[in-house]
Amino acid sequence: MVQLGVRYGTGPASLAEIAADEDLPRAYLEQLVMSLRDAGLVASTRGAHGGYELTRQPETIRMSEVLRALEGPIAPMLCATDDPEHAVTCDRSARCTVNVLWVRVRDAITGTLESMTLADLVPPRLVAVDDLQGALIAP
Amino acid sequence: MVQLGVRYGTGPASLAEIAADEDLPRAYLEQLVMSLRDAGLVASTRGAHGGYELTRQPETIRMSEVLRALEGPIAPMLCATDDPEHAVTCDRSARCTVNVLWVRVRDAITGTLESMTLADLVPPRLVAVDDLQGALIAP
DNA sequence: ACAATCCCGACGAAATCACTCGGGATTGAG
DNA sequence: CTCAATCCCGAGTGATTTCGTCGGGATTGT
Repeated sequence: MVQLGVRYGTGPASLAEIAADEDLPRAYLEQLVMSLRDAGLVASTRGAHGGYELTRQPETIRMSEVLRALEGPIAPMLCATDDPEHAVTCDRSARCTVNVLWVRVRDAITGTLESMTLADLVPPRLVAVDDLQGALIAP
Repeated sequence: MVQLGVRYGTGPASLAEIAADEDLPRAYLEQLVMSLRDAGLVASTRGAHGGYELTRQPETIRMSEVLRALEGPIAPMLCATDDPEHAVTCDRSARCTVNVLWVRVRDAITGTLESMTLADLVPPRLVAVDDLQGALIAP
């Protein structure tokens, strides 16, 4: 979630906050964030005043990881999946010449997903503020 | 459909033949091929001995055209569609920074789809035979 | 005339998506 | 210690899409 990127470094953010900001139902976010946690992208702290945090800097989190965590292996068609585990040899595979097309499409998708990080999606405002603070405090 | 590419130049192919070759229900193919016809990619001849033919050489038919005909505008998410007609300004668009990601993904997809033609998907066997015949007959 | 073929609209089953519900487990604050 | 805030988690729902069926009509070569 982009919101977590925005909030990176400000301590755990509760689902209630995020739900308010994103205007999404809290219960739904729970499911999404659980996948992200299972994938090791976010960490949770329980109890009052708890919430979720990124486990790494936004710049190091590829969007491919996020998408894989949220939607499973990247595959435009199930006969052209990312993940050898879930490879499905479609019954027509022998004659099916279309597969190469899907594989190329998939590679194009994963390529651009790999080339973007969470940081690319957080609105630059807050980052600029961070920089400013650094500039003001340091000297 | 790739089968039509394979059969290009051999006169109209009936749905019954294609259905047999592809092992797909004929009634279903009807729907698909109707979209292709509406898009001008195939032409039909009715009556006994009729069927469908490509309207152009396989080499000149981009897979992007085929996919658009079959599945509508290319869009990984509806807020990042190909076709300005069906553009949907999602209600969160103001704050939604994710859109650029989808646009890039979409461009990657259309790019590879644009770069492949039907000819790239027809198995080379028959083409090779054609070449062979040409080579044998000519001298 | 008749059989092969396309034309076409309506229907249906299954999967997926976006989301809800309800109740537990953990933990900081008072 | 108690309590409220918070995460944890499985089960359920409604809309939409996808893949496919059905039935009957319109054309046309033989």
